[in-house]
Amino acid sequence: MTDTPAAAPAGGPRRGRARGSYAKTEARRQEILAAAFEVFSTSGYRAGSLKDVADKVGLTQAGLLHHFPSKEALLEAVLTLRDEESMIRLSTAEAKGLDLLRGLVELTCYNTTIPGLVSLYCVLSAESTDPEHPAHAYFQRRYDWVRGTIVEAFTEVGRQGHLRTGVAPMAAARQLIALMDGLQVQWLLDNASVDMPGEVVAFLEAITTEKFQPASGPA
Amino acid sequence: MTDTPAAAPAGGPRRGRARGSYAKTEARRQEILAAAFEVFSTSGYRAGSLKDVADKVGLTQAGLLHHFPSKEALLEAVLTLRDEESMIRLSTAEAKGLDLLRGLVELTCYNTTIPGLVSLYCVLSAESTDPEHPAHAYFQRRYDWVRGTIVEAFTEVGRQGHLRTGVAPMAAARQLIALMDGLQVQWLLDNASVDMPGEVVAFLEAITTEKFQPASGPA
DNA sequence: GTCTATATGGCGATAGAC
DNA sequence: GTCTATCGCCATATAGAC
Repeated sequence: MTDTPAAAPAGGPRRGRARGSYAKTEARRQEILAAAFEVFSTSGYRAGSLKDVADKVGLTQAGLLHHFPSKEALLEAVLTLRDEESMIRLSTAEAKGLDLLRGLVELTCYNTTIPGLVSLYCVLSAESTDPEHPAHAYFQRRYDWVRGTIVEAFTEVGRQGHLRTGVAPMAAARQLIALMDGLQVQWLLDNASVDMPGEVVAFLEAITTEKFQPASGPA
Repeated sequence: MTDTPAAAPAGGPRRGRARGSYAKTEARRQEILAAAFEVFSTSGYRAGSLKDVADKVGLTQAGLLHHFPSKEALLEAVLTLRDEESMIRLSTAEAKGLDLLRGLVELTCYNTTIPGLVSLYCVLSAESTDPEHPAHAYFQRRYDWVRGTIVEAFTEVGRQGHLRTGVAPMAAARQLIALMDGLQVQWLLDNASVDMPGEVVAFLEAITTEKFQPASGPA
């Protein structure tokens, strides 16, 4: 880790001596992360193997371990990467209250296009329920953060009088998260027959006094 | 399978020559099923090993395979057994409509006392999302059956005018199942801070006009 | 940076003794 | 009914050549 560049030259070659080897290594890392993501998504962490990942990028298993010191380190890198991407999607948008909830509906729509990512989190979050699992702490932290964010949103919605009477922000947050998680399992088992965004919208409209139809309807 | 008795002499020895070996074998099978249940619960099917199971009952791995021909057969036996037990708990009670929904609240309370079983279904349902998983068809069938049962209940509740306006039985069923599934993950990650029955009750009271407090409140 | 080779160990399953 | 022994395979990780 000591002398690897923090990021690839994303905006284009840095002009001058581009030190091609660095860029190539970083590109390789990205390839590996993408492959690992796919493998962990469909098989989970424990059942997914380094060889599966290596094969996908045309490396041997030993060659792969040159880029990541261990399987566990690879998992951590995958989780960190997807987290950064999703934080950019959701939280950096600085959405609050109703806007954040609408953002969640959009996120659900988006999830519909990436079964791999949905699968990754379904399988890993269930697997990591075991305190011995390498991602256990990660998921505890993640759920805390997500719940906190959504509790804030519901609290704000309540302050503006858009929450139906008797609905507690904390309970609403837990239920919304559970609903989204649970829908994913049903959806992964049978994509065609489950309208995830539709169900989330229905739930939100049941506990608030607002409308949540996504911009482009289910047409 | 050809000459194994269908069931153990549950009510007591059958009087006369009890053919002790049969009873002993059947008892062994039950022990094995209980152990397999524990192992699959915490590690999932793919990561849980026959040796783990064998160790728990003081057998070698080979000895275990005398009772079940393969790992897959063992999984199937575990699932079938738990299914029979849960059908007895829920459906044999002939509950309909509101009673069935109240039964689900009770079931959630009960689940709170058996993290092992909850873990089994969380991990396996996520794992089995992969079409190649040996339990894939099982879970598709299971969700179909559960959903059908709950849709019926909500339909009946609607007929009696206890469903809030705008709530569709099908959507309500999907959401309720998703909620229950999703809550389990949060609960398994941090038992203490999640009141599963409370959240289920809150949801049911949000979409119906009935009260659902379980008999013995959360006092 | 990637390879081959290897160490080390777990897996599910089978054969056959007792 | 349970064991030991073994097969064949796959796993993660390391050593060292190129």
